[in-house]
Amino acid sequence: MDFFGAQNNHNLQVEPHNHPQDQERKIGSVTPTAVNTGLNLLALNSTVQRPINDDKTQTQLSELQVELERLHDENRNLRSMLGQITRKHSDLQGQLLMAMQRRGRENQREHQVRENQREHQMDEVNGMPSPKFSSRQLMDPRPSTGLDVNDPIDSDDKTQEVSVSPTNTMEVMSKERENHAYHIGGKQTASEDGPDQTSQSWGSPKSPKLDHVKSEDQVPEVPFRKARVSVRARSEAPLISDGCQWRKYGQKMAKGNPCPRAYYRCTMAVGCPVRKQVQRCADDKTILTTTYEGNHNHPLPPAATAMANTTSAAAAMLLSGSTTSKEALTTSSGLFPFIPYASTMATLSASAPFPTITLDLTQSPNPNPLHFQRGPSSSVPFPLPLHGSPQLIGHPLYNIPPKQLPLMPAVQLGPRHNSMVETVTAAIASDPNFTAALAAAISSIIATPRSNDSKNNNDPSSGVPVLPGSPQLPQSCTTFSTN
DNA sequence: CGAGTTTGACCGGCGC
DNA sequence: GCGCCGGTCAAACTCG
Repeated sequence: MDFFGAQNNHNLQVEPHNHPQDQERKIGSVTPTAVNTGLNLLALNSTVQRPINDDKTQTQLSELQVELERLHDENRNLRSMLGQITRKHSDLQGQLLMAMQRRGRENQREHQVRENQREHQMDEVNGMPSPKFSSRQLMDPRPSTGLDVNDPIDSDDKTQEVSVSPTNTMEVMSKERENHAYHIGGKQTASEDGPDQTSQSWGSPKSPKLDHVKSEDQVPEVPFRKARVSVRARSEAPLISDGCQWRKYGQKMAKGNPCPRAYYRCTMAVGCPVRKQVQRCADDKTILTTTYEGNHNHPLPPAATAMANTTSAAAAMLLSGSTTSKEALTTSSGLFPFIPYASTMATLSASAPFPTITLDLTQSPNPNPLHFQRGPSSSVPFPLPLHGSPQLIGHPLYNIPPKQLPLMPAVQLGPRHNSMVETVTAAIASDPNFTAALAAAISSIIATPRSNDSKNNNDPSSGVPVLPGSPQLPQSCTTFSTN
């Protein structure tokens, strides 16, 4: 904008005819006819003092040359500014393009899935949509309680939020993704309700409100219902500190675990879709597992920002990876040798209904608090690039013993979706935003020991909202275990 | 008295 | 179709 303003000023200096200097400039440097006119005027006024006129002409020429040089300099400056602006514009365009391409891939894949489902339904004798289908359609990324799903403006609001929110790139991406997920709400089978729901919450699938959302937006969905990011850590406290306010809305005894699983929802804002599950490990009750899902639709306190970013980024990466499949996989493989490996043990689990990233903080053989432990089940190590581990840059993961890696992520492969997990892993590994957020989150966790307040885990530092959440992100779930 | 927690009921998905 | 399971709801209860 400033550039154009300057350009306009420039033009005003050159072209206007009112100002005497402008006229002279035009005469001397732009239009020969004008020069003649000037000379004629001088000649008419005094035919005797030609030398003086020559001197004046010389002076004028000198002035014009000076002015011309000045204009050249100005022109250079303006060109320089234009170049900078162009570069910035190109960068932004590139980022936008990448985001759109990613989105397009998601849409493509979702569309394929939907088409397949459609075909499958066509094969079925009864043309009526199954109850599953209906219920799935009802799944709304947004919370079942606060927001009016039927409000057509809602999606627009989200879009606006994406474009307006002055948050970091990751947040923007998250919002875009969430928004995207919201639009792709239409699903046809139970196996596919993922994206829309993921974007917003563990909202009750029962909610009938969501129905027409699907009908309106018949967009293919992502194979994944939800994306979860998990962290395990040792903690005597019932909850970990994540900077958010939570309200317990349920507790259940999970099968295979004597410890009850508690369900919390974020109460920092009405209608915030973020939920979390808290459960102690059956084997080691000192290990607390906290699972987050969804993205906050409200500003977050500093203490909660890292976690929210991690959740959003993880969800985004999971969904992104899930949609890029082979492409991402191969790409990631190629990237592995160049990724700076950080010090975290992350586990991607595909066996669960939802893709889950588990960060195991329960063991830290390495002094580095960011050291994560390898997952319990069969796992394949993958590089998780954390910017905070420069010492590992250039070290192929496979050449470094886990103990020597401050950050040793691993992929826990489930019985199925192996390729998906690999894809997700690749996407995560190659996404600096996620790693940055992850590092920040881990640091945050480590730095903010939590009290045992069972009523809520409000963080003392949670008073100042600083960061808008990413309501648009496809749901993500982060599981935390605190020490 | 309001906010948060507890807890049994309810619902839908899913496997058999 | 049935039962199990995970997740949510909501009335009752607790606490400050």
